[in-house]
Amino acid sequence: MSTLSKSHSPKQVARALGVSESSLKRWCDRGLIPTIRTGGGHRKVRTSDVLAFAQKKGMSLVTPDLLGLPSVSPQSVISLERSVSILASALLQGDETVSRQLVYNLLLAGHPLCRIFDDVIAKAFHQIGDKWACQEIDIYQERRSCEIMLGILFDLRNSLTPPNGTLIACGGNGPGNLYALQTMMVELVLRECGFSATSLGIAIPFESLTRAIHEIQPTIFWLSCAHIADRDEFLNGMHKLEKACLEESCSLVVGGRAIGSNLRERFPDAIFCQNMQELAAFANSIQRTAKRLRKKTTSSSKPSKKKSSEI
Amino acid sequence: MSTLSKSHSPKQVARALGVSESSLKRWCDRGLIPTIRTGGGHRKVRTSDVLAFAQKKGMSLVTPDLLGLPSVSPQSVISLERSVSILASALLQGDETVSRQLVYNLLLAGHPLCRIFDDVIAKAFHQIGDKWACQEIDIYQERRSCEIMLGILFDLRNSLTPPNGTLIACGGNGPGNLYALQTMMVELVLRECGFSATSLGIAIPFESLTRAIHEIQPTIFWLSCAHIADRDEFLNGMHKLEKACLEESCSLVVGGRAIGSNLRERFPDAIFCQNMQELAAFANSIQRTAKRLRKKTTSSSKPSKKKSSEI
DNA sequence: CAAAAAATCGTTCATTTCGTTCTCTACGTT
DNA sequence: AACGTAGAGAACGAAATGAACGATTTTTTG
Repeated sequence: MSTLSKSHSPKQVARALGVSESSLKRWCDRGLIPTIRTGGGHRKVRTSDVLAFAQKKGMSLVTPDLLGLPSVSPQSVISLERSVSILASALLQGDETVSRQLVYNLLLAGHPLCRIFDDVIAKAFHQIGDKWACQEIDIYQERRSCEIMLGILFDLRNSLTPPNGTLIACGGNGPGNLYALQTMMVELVLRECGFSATSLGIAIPFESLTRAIHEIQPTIFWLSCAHIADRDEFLNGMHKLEKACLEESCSLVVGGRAIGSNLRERFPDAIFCQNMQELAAFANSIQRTAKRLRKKTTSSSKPSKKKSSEI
Repeated sequence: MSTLSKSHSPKQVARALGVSESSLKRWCDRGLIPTIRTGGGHRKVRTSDVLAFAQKKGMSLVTPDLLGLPSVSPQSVISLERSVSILASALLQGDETVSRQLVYNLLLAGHPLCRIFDDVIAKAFHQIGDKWACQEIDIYQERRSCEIMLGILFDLRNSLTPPNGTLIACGGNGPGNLYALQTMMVELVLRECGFSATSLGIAIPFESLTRAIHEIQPTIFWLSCAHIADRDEFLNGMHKLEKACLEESCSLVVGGRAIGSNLRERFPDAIFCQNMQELAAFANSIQRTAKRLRKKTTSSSKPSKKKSSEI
């Protein structure tokens, strides 16, 4: 099964967190950890909720393998800065285990995804890219690093709370952009912000992206651009995207290294993000706006058709 | 109404909810889930009632094969065949849940990975490719399908037994091959066969692949080729790979649609596989050979390093 | 249509979990 | 120092869970 969205008994979770079963049950009952009840009343706790709780409270998972999570060496609480080169070398050596543990440790240490992405993963890949440029490493090492990280990100996606929000987001890489990591990271950040985000993938022509906007009608549409192959094609495509987003009342978010200030001025209706933190900030403000609107509509308009309580 | 009025056996529902059959039957008998009885006393539960129950309890459907998927009988060739178009349409609609559960159901039904890949996933993507060629669907739908399937495959990789074998395999896509699915499927099949398999990724130049062979020194090296952009470059690169593999006593396995019989004749030392089943067969025979040699080394002292002839 | 195979029934049983109660410790207030 | 409160952990009977089993029903097969 998808090991990370599985639910566990209080005993397992308690042992994983290194606390008594009584305490864990109290926390569940007080609403600190979202809890599901079986038909007979037994508690079930999902892995993602345990992770979120541990993250919020600053607790460490003593025995994460009980939850199917990668086991963590206890002394490995490393700062964001020091993690960068460790991650880079682990990736270059093809060490998936160490890489995964490092990322999970950072998550459990309470860092939000956008910080992990900006300050660790992106920087690690910059290091890798630099070494590649200096011919210090081989291309296959760089590719393998992407492959490993992609696996970790897919894993992370499962351990996040599954999207249940009403706000939809989608997006992807434009033509010529082959790095799946970027658009995947955007998806994860938006999911963390409560969006039902779906990455459409890599190397998608602008015409297809435009149609996707019309068909999916998202609240946010993102385009990640690490590299612009054909400048004219890009400008043309961006105009189409901007137009489609306006028609669908959708926010167009553009990010990536390839975006300079001269480009920004040409697209006044687009939101440009230099990193994942900016993206998260924007997404959160959209969420707040939506929340506010929902509150107004529910209070002013007629009460929703509530199901009468049945016995 | 067709899908919602369908009724299911307790076994199906129990798996869908991720609980034991005993518990589910108890809940039915206690009236927590409306239940219909057949003339002989067997329980039948409607999909809508299960969904209502799950929603009330906040449970997520672990296996929503309640959504109109064929029931999983232990051996049913029909299931494999019928799964193809169901999977294809689920992927095109961007329905990750249904796609994932379909694949997992096939796995739970006892089908080996190579059959699932050959007879369902590959065929589904052929259908998608055909529709793309006929302009029936959009490019982003095809890309999104790949993205969804990639997530499922990464998930699958985590739920497989982690590689502990001593035999190492690695490989990837050659230059110009951007579809990550192929090399990922190869990795999974080889892992199922007991190899410590690692995919190096996509679009790797032949020079880098050659160096990877020398540095990693795998027992099996694979190259997947769905498409050959530059024929001369390909022939040249293949010769280098063949040479490197000979030097490292490594088996070179080549697969993909782009390989014709004329190409095969030019590389007598390479193994060509048309599908995952052939790959699995080859990998298993290598495993048997290694096992035999290990036995000999433990009993006698020095066996020949040459491949021993089979039975 | 009848035999064979597969799935389900109802039951039992060992194990786990529930809810409650009790004790103990830490902490702030009077 | 005395007191009350709050949280953590342990203990316990009652209840729920999951797995096993032979008997019966449903489906498949010849």
